[in-house]
Amino acid sequence: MPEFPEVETIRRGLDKYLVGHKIEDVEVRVQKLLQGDPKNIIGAKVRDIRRFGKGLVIDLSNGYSLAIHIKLTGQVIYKDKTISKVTNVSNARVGTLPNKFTHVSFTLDKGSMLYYNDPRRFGWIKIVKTSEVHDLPFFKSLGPEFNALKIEQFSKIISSSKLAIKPLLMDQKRISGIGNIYANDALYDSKIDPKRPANSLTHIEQKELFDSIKKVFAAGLKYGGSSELNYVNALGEDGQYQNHTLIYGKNGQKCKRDGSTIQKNYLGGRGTYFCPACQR
DNA sequence: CGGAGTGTTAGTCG
DNA sequence: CCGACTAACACTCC
Repeated sequence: MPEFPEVETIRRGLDKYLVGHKIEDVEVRVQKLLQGDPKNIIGAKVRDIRRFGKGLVIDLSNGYSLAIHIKLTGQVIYKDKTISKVTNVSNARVGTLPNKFTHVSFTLDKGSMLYYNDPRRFGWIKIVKTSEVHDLPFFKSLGPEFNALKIEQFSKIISSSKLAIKPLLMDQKRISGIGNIYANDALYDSKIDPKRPANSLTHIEQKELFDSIKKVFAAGLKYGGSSELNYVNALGEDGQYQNHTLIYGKNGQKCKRDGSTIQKNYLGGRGTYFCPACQR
């Protein structure tokens, strides 16, 4: 859910609907989810929406920004009374707005609202000066964006660690944007065993994996992200990638390539799906 | 009904 | 510094 395709889908939605709005009021129901002084954003206009790895940054007109991480179950939802499909939202992942998981509400101009929902309350919103966003620990330690990497750089990162390839791909300090769903699917697509030491991959395998990540990211974007759990886009709508995964969640089903039974185990504490026959 | 499991990151410990 | 483990929290699934 909240990996590159999901967060980028939210970013695009906010870019389309939220930019230009003025923040008139902020209501904080769960204090720990919003750090910083809300007074610093009242009256400011939304200027730009940026994404770094799985992090979102809403830049305002007054030199402040909202840095957001939705972790596993956060939702950032824009509601506009002129967009009927949002006001009539019957999506089970959202329900009515605000709801019992709405922990921060932003009142915007023109009758619009922005809601931050988060059942597990793992996410955060930080109000900081735009110039200090990259001093925040999360952004400061973030590795290069996968989409910005050239194959040479990707190869160098892969070959410089003996960590298993799957947890390495998911390490945001080395490469940002890849999470569990797309790591599982990309490794399946490139026929690589998730527990292989990263530095054991051949140049050909590195290139295949590189292309596979691009491929599953593109599919994730095409389907508007994966709504396996709580993820919805900036209008509160489901994504569909969960119905198009290559191997994620297919424990016990047959591998489409060779008919073997897909297995699941745990690697680095994370659910890992693989075909024991064709992933080597 | 109880326990295990859930897509992420941060903090601790060795 | 690196890697392994677990807590943060609330819900769903078996």
